[in-house]
This record gives sequence, structure tokens and C-alpha cells, in this order.
Amino acid sequence: MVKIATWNVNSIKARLPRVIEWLKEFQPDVALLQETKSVDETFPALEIGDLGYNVEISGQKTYNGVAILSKLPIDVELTALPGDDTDEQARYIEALVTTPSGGVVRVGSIYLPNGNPTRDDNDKDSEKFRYKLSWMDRLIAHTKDLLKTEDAFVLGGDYNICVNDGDVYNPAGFVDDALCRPESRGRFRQLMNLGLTNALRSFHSNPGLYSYWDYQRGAWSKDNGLLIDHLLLSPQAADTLLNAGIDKTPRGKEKPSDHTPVWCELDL
DNA sequence: ATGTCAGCCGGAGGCTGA
Repeated sequence: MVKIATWNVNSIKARLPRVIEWLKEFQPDVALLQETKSVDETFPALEIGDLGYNVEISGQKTYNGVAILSKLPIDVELTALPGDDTDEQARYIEALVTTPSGGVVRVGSIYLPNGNPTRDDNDKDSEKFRYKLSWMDRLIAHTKDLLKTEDAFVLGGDYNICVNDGDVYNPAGFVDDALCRPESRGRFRQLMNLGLTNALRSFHSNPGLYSYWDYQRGAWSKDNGLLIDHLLLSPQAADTLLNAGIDKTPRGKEKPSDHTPVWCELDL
């Protein structure tokens, strides 16, 4: 059994105590991290390596940044999403993981652009939103290529998409939000319609399951959340899916990330 | 409580992104 989790940590340095305690308690075989906000040179790889994890990073100063932590042997395949050589934002890393039974599972850690405009910018079709949509188009194209390999793969991360209104505590307040707009949801459906399986939704179909709660306005204590973190499985990975869920524990701790981990278990 | 957090620059606190 291989346990894979995704977690937007909102700065690996600020979150290191939370990440270390979670790795010790939850014991994922593979952890896909986002928003590490650290260049590779200053990523706390030694502290995490001491817990038995291989650490692979695609980092950037201040913003973004993704990583894969793996107790199992790992080989990096990509440190950027194909399709635009001018894109310098660190939002994708992909690797092959060798499972205990000798199989291979391909994993990707995804930090999909948020797409909402900057403060004081009323242009909801801003450059940021166009970047989000073009990034999703690239993800769809790359996923088509991955499906041709017939590998078992898991694309996990912060998709910055609320798939439907059941994933939003206050849908009326989010109709114009880039996380909920029809263009975003439509592209997410295109991605799923390639034949992917949303691990969590294979076991839990109810609305009101969240992976993110804003730091503001007491969102956590009121359970005013969003479901924006997902583990998407190829057909070959979905064949082996044993269980999936959300680990809300880290969100309730001191100095938490605003996201909490989403996990799945594969019989690989 | 109209109630946040993190990083950057620069050496405080305003700005940005989320």
C-alpha cells in the first residue's frame, strides 16, 4: 500500500514544525507540497531528509514553489509544466516513484494559478485569469500525453478550482471568483473527462468537505471553507484506489497553513 | 472584532499575493 497526500503548506520555512510533526504522525509515503515559497538552496531538505524522505524541489523566490517528498525511490521527470518555455513560475514537478512491490507510480505536484485580480484591480479578466486558463490548457495537453503512457499516475495539488457549488461554503459570494467561474470549471471538467478519477469523490460524495479555510474572518472556526485541493488519478491508478480522505488535523494547530492535506491510498 | 499570514526590502512598515 502506498499513501500519497497533497498539501499546500504556505511557506515551507514558516510551516516546518507543522510539516515535520505531520510527516511523523501521518506517515505518507509520498507528499506533494505546494507554495513552498523557497528557492531550492534554502529549502529545509536536511530536516525532512532526516525523517527518511527523498526531497525533490522546483523552487522560486517569494512565490509559488512545489516539492515531492518520498520515502520510496524517486526519479524526477519534469520540473516545469510543458507547453510554454517563457513561464518562469514554479508550479509543477513530476517524478516516478518505485513502489514496494516493484511497480511504478508517476506523481505530479501541481500549484495551479489562482487567477483572481490584484487588489484594487476590478478587471476580472485580468492577465492573471488568462494565465490561469492557459496554464490549465497546458495541463490538459500534458495529461493527454501522460495518458498515452498507460502509467498509473496521480496528479495532486492545489487546483484553485471549486468544482461545483457544493465545494464552497458561500456559493453566492463566489460567482465571479476565478476559483468558481465557468471558464475555470469548464477546463477542470475537460481535464476530468480525459478519464481521470478524483480520489476523494470516489469515497465521499457529500457537499461541505473542505481543504482550505481563509485565515480571515474566523473562517476555520465557522467552517467557512473551500475544496480546492485534489488528487486526480489515471485509470491505471484508479484501479488500485483503496481509500481517500481529508486530514483536517493540521489546520487546527498553532501557526497552521490555510490548507490541510488531502490523501489517498493505492494498492501498489 | 469590519477579526490573516508570509515574504520582500531594508532596517519600519508598506506592499504583494493569496
